[in-house]
Amino acid sequence: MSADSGDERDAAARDQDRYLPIANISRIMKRVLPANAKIAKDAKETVQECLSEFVSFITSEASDKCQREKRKTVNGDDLIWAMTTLGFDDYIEPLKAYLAKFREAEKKALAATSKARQQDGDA
Amino acid sequence: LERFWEQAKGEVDEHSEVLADFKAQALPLARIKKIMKSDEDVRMISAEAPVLFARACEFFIQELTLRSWAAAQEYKRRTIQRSDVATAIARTDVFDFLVDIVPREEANEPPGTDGAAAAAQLVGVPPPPVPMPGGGAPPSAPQMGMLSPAQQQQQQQAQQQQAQQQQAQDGHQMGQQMGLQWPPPPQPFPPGGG
DNA sequence: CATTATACGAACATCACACATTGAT
DNA sequence: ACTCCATGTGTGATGTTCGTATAAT
Repeated sequence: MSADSGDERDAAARDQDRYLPIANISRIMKRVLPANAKIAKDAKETVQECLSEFVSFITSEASDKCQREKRKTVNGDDLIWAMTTLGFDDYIEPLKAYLAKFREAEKKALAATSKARQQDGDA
Repeated sequence: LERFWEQAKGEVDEHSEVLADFKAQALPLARIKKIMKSDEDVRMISAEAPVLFARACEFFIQELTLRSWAAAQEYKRRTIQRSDVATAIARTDVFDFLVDIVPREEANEPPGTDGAAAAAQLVGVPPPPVPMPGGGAPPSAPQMGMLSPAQQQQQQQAQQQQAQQQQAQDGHQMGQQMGLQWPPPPQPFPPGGG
């Protein structure tokens, strides 16, 4: 039917601003592949585009939840809830642990800087 | 005064390193935030959201990559093509939201061959609907009904084992599961932390 | 055709400040 | 429901990192 099959993806390559760096994505991909595996450029770009769609997909669902609950800030729990709702149950467990650890580390870091400031003023 | 800073830094340093590992080999948080803000309804985003998303994106990439790799191997290719990603998306129901980006027609899957179904089962995917309208075989789709499921499984398992060994060598993050099933990394947090 | 190595420039992370948001009262 | 305080987030400027473009393998 048409001879323009394959040119449509160039449109995607225009706004690289809406995508995550393809070098990082390629690195993450290779991390789970055997050393002798190769990845075509088309495949990388496809994953790149899918990834942005994934982020938007989850974010939209999380945002809806926030609107229902009259909150204006999308937080990590909203994202986890959205991912559960949309079927990414397998991600949830590690992400919960990751989030918990992050909050803990941030709290400690904040407390540490607070102490440092106290000492700074004290000295 | 600087002594205090150095001492304080001793404490802070640990946490700083831990926090630094968050973004160490991760995706840029600023751009994740941008993409999130592309939704007009999203006004405020907590700082933890992009951090969490960065991790989730890694999982997503890894799952999509492994499933694509499985698809590529069915054709005895060592290079993942776009069609392989399309195939992985078509076979995985949680990726249905991607059909707008990668239409099912781009997936290369010979109808009438249960090799794909076998591979899907091996991957641990429940029987995907895969309506597969009369898409027709893509140009780069060679004859591939000749492989018995057993052979495919053997090859895939061999590759998986290699992959596992690679993982074990390359990094100590996740070399145990990674069978191609989708066990998210047991590593709940940055290495060295804890 | 994909990977690797290299240089440059854009983009990322960080900080400070003002004030909106959150949750308890 | 309303207010109040503390926490946390958006914005803009700045230094530094690191991803992109290019050529060679």
